[in-house]
Amino acid sequence: MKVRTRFAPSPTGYMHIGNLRTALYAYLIAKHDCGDFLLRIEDTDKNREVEGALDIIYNSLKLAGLKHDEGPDIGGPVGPYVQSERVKAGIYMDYAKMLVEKGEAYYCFCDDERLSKLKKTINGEEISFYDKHCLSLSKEEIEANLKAGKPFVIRQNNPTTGTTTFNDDLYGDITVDNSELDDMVLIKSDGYPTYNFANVVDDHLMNITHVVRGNEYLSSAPKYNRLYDAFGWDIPKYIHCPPITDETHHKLSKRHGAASFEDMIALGLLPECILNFVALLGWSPASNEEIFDLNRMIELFDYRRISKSPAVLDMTKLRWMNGKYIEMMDENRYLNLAMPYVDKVITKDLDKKKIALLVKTRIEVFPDIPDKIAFFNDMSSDYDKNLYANEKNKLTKDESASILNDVLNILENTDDFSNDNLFTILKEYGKSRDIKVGKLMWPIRIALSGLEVTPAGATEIASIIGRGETINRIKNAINYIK
RNA sequence: GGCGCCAUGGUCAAGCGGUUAAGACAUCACCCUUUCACGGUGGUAUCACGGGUUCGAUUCCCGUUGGCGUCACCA
Repeated sequence: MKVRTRFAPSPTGYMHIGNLRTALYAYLIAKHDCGDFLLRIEDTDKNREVEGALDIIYNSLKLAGLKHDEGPDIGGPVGPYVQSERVKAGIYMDYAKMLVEKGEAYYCFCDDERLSKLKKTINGEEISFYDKHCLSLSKEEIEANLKAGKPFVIRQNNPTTGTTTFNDDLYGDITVDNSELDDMVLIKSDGYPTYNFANVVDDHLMNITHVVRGNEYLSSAPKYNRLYDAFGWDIPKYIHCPPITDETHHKLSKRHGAASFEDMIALGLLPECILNFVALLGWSPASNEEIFDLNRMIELFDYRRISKSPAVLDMTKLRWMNGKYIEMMDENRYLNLAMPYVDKVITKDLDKKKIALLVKTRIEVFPDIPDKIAFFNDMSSDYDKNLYANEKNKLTKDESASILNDVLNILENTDDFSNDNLFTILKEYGKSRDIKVGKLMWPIRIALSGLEVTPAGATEIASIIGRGETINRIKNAINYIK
């Protein structure tokens, strides 16, 4: 049988990073076996609908490179792929009624007031368990209620004794007492199905072979099995994924700053890097590889190696990996992505390409660029004077001043401001005064940048900013040190 | 609170009865060096606890503890 998986997001206007990973895993499972990956939109909650949410889903998948084989936008043999459209087709109601006829489900007319009496509060959490009140309604009563237009829901009729076992490919068999199984709502009073019901019906109708979803559904999974059994359908393979958490081991939330794919993109992280990184949160390949593209992931992916315990999202490592991606990036693409950031701070007529390339191996994300290179354009006139004293080079401020004076003289007598020439003549000067290159260059670099850390050496900077500016900055420095 | 799941360094993790318990990020030291970075070398740091089973447990079983999830006409 052909492997078929699906990604079934709700249009919430937000691509949570855990969802993205779920989509990725579903995609990889399908593609590893040359199967189909479908997109289904679960918009059964009219209250939660968000405008533009669909576009975010499409854009995110596109950005991530996860191409679906069937879906609302491209169609397919088992459509429609949007649940609200399937509601209109009457699909869920028909199936729910089949269950009612079999005695596996029943109409419930309980109102909010009665329902709220069933609730109790434990540790500040509201907990409710339906008491099967409407199960005992007679056929006549039900008919009368229906005829009177009384609002109703359809509930699953679960047994109260015995046990139910379901199997997850990762977690193995999980058995629960049937007394734990609440009679969950299948069809809501507005006629829409609940997630729980729509999922089972659609996964079956769409021939899904592997259901990939978050761990939070583990508890309700036994109830799904009963639904499949009630219909007499084959139960698909379940693959429940462990959660991704923040450093406090809680679910990633909006306030974390990087809980969604969009957040991370906004931070300057590359989509392919995010995908790579997120794949490794809860899964590892049999090989020791760590950096790979989507195609390689498809080859390597074995869902049986997905871990069962939660993973903390480590921003530091994500950024490191992004830096690796930038480092490996071909020059043209790099320049295209980097230039907008270079343009932000370089307004003078400088070799921007050269400047951009200087930081290619020194940034983790593109937004790092401006801070690193702004000094080429303008340097602060108010930097830390103590930089002119450097312990490691055994350099004092006085020595710096003296070096700078000599250097100024040398530079004023040179026209060739190429990096090579500058380095050669300054090195010679150093030799004559018995100063090591590192020590000699230190004050020059400070004078030209005002920074302890720069993306280039002293002569490189000088060659980029040019003769006039170099001499200027050194003059300023000499005055500044005093 | 009931039920369920999980448990290897600070983080991601390999391991699937016998290992000097991989690797990566972070961290520290040193080397290299036209600063920083990169790179190189090395170091610190992990099997939650208690019982079993076994000749032998990180690995299997039970319990404890801890964390998480779930208990909606949300998904």
